[in-house]
Amino acid sequence: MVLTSENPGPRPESRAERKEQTRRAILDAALRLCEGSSLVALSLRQVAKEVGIVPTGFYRHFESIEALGLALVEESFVSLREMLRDVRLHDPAYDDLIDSSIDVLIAHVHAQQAHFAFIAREREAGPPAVREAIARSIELFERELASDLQRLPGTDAWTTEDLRILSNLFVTALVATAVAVLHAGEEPEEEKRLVESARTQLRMVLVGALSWRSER
Amino acid sequence: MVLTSENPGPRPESRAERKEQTRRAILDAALRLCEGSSLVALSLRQVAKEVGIVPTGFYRHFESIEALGLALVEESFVSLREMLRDVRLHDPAYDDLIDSSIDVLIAHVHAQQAHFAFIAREREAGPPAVREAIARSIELFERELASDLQRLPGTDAWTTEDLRILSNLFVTALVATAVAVLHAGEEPEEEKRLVESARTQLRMVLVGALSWRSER
DNA sequence: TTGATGAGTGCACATCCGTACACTCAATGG
DNA sequence: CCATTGAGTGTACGGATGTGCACTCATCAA
Repeated sequence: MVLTSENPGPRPESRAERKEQTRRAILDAALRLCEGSSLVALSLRQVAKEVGIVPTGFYRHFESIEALGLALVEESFVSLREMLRDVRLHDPAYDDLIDSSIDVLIAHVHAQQAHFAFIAREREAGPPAVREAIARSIELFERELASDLQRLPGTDAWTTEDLRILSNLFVTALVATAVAVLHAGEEPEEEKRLVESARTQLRMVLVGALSWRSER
Repeated sequence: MVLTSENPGPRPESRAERKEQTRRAILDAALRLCEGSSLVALSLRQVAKEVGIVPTGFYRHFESIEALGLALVEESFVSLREMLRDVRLHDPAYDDLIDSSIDVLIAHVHAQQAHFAFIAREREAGPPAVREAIARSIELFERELASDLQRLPGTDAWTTEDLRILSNLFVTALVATAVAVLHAGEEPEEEKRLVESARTQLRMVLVGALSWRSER
């Protein structure tokens, strides 16, 4: 069997690929280990042990737990951005906009449990740099949602500030729902109740925003 | 100078009073030390050093950091209950109900910064028992608010469930505002923006809830 | 083929952690 | 007045933590 750069033999991974695998393993291990507590209570040695490398090996990938946290924030918001994209796949003029948005949210919460729980925790409890990164990303997320809302019929005359206020309320309510669904865990009937509640809340907000706005 | 039980002399504190003072010092120290991180990253030794007692002395007052956390939850919600009482001092029929509620909230956030920050952090990041205690207390708080809302004109025909959904949204929005105000710190113009935003949001919700409800 | 690179190792160290145990000695109540 | 109580002390321990340093040896570019 000839070993060339195209056919590297029984160990197909390049050096860089192997490093990337370890990096992934570290990220996954950290996400798993800090469930139920927080990044600030996570030690480098725990992570290393979970991954199966020696403590000092950690430094080949991150310079600190805080830096690891920033990478996890990045990653989490990539998945959130995918969620927004899924929401946009629907025609925004339809009446079921709220229903479909919540469905997409719930699906993503289930698919990305760990990421949602991570940002919900660390936005308040994480290391300062992590908290700031999350705050920045959420603000960005709200701005994106605001520009989506702008395309809804009935919001043409709204100011940018009004749209920000509305999308802030939406995000707040949706985050609260996501967290509640996470806490509900594997209790389908409780989750159903939460989803129904979120539906009602968003409808109230939407109706209120439109009529309140038209009164001015 | 005669020393009697009514006149204990130059050291007026009884044994129990001195113990209570130390207990308070421990609670205050813990609240101060876990600002910017979390209970789960707080060590018994740090607390003891801050208070000025030896580590093992801690056990005379709490059996663990988690037990200390439960006491802090208790304390925090006492101050929240006082806030609700202040809100109720206003005539609920007035149009400025939302304004006055937000004013009361902001005043309490400033007066009880540490308590607000504590529950905002630990409800997601704290030890399991602490998280559960906070969840229970918030639920109770929502129920109280719901029964207050019931006395508002226009909500007579609402079901209990509807009231719970509405008060849940109110609490969610108010907590988000409180947290944002805390993060704004000493920036009056930013805080003013946040308060104005909260006002708008609550009005939208109230208007929406009333009109959405009457449509059914 | 060979020399450089760098992911992961192994050991050492000082520091922090929770907690067990025996103690002191002022306040307390009978 | 005197025996009891209990808040706070002091020492000591085994284990976890972050990190410095010298190392190996597979991979990779030249």
